[in-house]
Amino acid sequence: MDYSAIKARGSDLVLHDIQNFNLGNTLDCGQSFRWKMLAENRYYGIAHSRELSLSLEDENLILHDVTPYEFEKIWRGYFDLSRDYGELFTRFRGDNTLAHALDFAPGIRVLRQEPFEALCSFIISQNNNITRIKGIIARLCAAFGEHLGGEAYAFPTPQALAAATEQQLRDIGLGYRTAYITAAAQEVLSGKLDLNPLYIMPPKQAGERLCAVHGIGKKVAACVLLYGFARVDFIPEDVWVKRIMAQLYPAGFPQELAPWGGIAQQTLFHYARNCEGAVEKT
DNA sequence: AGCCAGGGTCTGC
DNA sequence: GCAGACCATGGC
Repeated sequence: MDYSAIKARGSDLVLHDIQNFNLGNTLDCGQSFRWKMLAENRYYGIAHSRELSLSLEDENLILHDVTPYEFEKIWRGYFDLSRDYGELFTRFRGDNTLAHALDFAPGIRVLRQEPFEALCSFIISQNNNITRIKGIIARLCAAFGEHLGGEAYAFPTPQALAAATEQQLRDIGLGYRTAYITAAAQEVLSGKLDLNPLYIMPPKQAGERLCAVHGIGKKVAACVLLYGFARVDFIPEDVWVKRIMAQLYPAGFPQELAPWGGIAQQTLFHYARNCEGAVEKT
């Protein structure tokens, strides 16, 4: 386990001596689009229809206004806290490139997001940039998500998105992805696309099932399986990961790390995008 | 101003 | 199977 003890402190929960968890790198590395930095090492976001603000003080991770029940029910899983990242990062460091990447961007965990949110988010992500993706998703939630109080909205349900008109979705800025979102929401709502089996379906079959959805190709399918279903052996190959593979792994990605390729990819993606000279943009 | 963005579809070879 | 046009939009 990566943390020694969970204690209540007033209405907060404190995870003492948390290791291998860099809040900023994890919440702002292109895997989730719903988190905002309030200050250094202090973030606010929404997942599973719950608001959460959390902060890192010294070696302690503090979840504000969270009950132990909610922690066990939602956040332990969401932040993948039951996985031993210490052991995993040690394993990664056996690879020279990953050792450099981890030095540059330590503590990136792969979040376990809700399947339908991941499905929609990464349809929206295609041929798009992260800043604009965040804006579109924020507007989508405000327009169609459950109101949680204040300016907080849950990610919309399949019902809500399937019922949205084309013009409403276009006004949000979805552009040509409008039809893709509508189709995906309708498929999930009708049961034509059953998400639950994707947790356990064989890899090839799971990828093919998602690729059968209009607007989903191999890259988006891998993102949905990795971020929405914790299928950490999937490596989404966008332009950055293609550069990484071509330039840093000409002989192929290490076979022994393949079972955690999706987690390794997240560190490498952040490294390639943010470390000057890590990869060439040609 | 023009290129690019965590791509996919469709058409034509 | 692969190449290229095309897709909406706005960040930078």
